Amino acid sequence: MMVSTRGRYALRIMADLAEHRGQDYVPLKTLAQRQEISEKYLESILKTLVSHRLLAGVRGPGGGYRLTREPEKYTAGEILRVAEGGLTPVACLEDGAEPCPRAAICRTVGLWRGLRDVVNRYLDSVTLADLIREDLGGDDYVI
Amino acid sequence: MMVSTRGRYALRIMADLAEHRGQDYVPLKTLAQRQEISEKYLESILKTLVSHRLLAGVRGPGGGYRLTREPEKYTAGEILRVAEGGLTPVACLEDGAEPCPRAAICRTVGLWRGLRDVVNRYLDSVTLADLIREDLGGDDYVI
DNA sequence: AAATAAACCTATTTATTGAGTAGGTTTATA
DNA sequence: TATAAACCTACTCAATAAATAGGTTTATTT
Repeated sequence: MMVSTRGRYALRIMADLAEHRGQDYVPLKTLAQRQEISEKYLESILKTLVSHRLLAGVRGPGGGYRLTREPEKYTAGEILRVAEGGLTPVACLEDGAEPCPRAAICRTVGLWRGLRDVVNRYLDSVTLADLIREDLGGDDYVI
Repeated sequence: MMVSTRGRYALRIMADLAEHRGQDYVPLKTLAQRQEISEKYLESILKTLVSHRLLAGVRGPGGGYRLTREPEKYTAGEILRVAEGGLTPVACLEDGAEPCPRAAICRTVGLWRGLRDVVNRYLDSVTLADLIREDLGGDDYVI
């Protein structure tokens, strides 16, 4: 499995905030309850989202979290890259990775680049607005 | 990161065997040396590939491993699914997964289905023959 | 000013899975 | 009969994911 709870929770929270817009700042407690995620764990995820400016956090009574842009302006790819710390399929493609000694003879690195590109292209084609509209899928998307 | 060493090693071994075809059975020892992988660990991976008939293994002197088909007849997707035990991005899409209680209200499951399909479609579009030809990439595939 | 509600911060623990080892058994060839 | 190989079961170690704990700061309300 390749997407961890950090990424999945982050996406759910962002979608939740997109759905409940207008009610300005939503406190951690409310988000944790609505999404059934432990407050403390969620807190550490939200911290990352705030530090990357995907969310704004405000302290004190009446405070909480809020989107910093319109839902159409976020892509799933951006949110996941922030929450997961990257989306590369293999270590040798992470940026800042020390060059692989087998790079010259490696028959598979091209495949990994292709996979990385396909994944990012797809995830960047879906916005937060699409998610809460929830008409994704096409093809074999049944239910 | 989402592809483990089992998948990566499996793919490298399959590509190795495709490149060294004709010299029929190649022993574990040789493969491990050529690919710089521990014999014991590789053994456990090859066992999986044999049990799924991607490779044929023959014991005794002169034995070893061999492809069971022409390289064009394997896709990277098939090899990775066997080696990794699946390629689904999230647990709730694995087959045999117990139904998620949030499924009805989940805003993200559609995205995961889409991602799963995109990944499998891409990986199934690349054959072992493509890998050893190594003209993958296109786009931003520079070295 | 005091009480309170909230985010923010650092560190630690626990659980899970990935990665790798160890040692023996069976099969086939020379 | 010796040997080269795959096959098999079980175990250990390491890394990372997941979660927890407890405190500090900031802003609002009374």
